[in-house]
Amino acid sequence: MEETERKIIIAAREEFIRVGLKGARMQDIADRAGVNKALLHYYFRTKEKLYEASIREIAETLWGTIGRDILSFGKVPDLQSYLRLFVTGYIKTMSENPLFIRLVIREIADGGAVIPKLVEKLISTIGTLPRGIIFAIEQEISKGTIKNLDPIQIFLNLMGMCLVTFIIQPVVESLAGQYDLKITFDEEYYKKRIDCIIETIFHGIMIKEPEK
Amino acid sequence: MEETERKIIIAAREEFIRVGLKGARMQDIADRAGVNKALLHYYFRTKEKLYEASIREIAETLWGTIGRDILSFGKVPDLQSYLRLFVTGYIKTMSENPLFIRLVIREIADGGAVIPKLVEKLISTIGTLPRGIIFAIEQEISKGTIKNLDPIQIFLNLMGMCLVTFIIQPVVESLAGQYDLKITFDEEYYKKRIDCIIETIFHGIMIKEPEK
DNA sequence: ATTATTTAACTAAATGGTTAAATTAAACGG
DNA sequence: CCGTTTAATTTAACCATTTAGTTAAATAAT
Repeated sequence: MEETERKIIIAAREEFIRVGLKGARMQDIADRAGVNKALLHYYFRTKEKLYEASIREIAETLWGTIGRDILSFGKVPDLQSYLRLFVTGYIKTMSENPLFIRLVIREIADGGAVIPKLVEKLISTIGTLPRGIIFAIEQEISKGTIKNLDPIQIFLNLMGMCLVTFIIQPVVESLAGQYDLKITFDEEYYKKRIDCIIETIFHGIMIKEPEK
Repeated sequence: MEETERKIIIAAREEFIRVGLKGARMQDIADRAGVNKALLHYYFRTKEKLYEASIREIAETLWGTIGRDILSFGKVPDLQSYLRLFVTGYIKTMSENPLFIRLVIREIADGGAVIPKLVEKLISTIGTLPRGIIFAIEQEISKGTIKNLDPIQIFLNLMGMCLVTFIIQPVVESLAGQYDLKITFDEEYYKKRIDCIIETIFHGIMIKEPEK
């Protein structure tokens, strides 16, 4: 049945996120799906096939949100709103699906055999966005409004500041007790984070003329 | 013998980096060390103990370089050199040990059970550095030379831009063929990267007064 | 009657860990 | 320098467990 297949994929997704491909047990996935183990093999012949299916699932959810946000914007905006759009979409999606990051970075750590699949999906949803951003940067450079920095480097900086928000989270949480760090990862925090990233990208931390 | 133990740890380190804790096979580690499997258990009772030992190994190498660079600097410099020191040390160490990042991020993905050990080692080598940076930032803020941003956020941005340099590398390499990206990860690239990070952190990408 | 699902037992392979005896190398005392 | 003791290392067989995947028959749902 269509619904059963879906239940399995969801359960698989959760398990794969939790413990990775190698760590996941078919039996556990079956249990979680409330279904028999034999059925897993009936629908998806092997563990790897099931994994790929759940990766596609994840990619869709993950890029879907950000993709919709961006497409709904319509015409190409100026660089500043462009970047804000990207950062907001990114942070929003990730914070709404706090576990996805695990799977993604685990994949990267494993050499990224599945990465092309993720990227392929990414291209097909937000496709032109990175190119668009880079193009917009190039234009601003030639207009002389921003510095002559490598657009790819700027894009890296942007990605990095977004990514680290979530990568560092497990570390921070695992250390929160010992070293007196008081960070709560709530909506307000993410809003502040978005603003700080945008501000840093455009103007850095220095004050040009002492304000007032 | 001392030397054999060392051979084992090196082999273990390589295997764990390559395929992670769960992925590694004791037999493979033994083979790689040119030693019998029984000997692995003779020196390090279990796989987990061997893993921990090799993690300590890694932490030492990883933080050692950056630690030395910073300690050799002596007295607390101004914020700008402070940050340059940090970024340079970080990028240099990571680029010299391009595989370490895999293990670190895999650990993070797994929930970071070993992270505290890594951090503990980190604290004992570069210990006061993050605190020092944050303190320096606070001072500059109260002096009015930099904006009133959360020092932790600034530190995150810094970390993020450094981290992403290496995290994204496997992805870029796995895509280099398909999408016409021409990036070579050589010394020159890393130098450029360091400058770009520092520049971004302090001044962002905007030009204040149109240059000339 | 056909399709979906369960049951439960089974296979085959992989793997961490153990063990006891044999072998080699190192240390040491005379 | 030799013989003895001690420690390091190998060999290879073995155990117990886990786990992906299979299978065939029974049962429920459509």
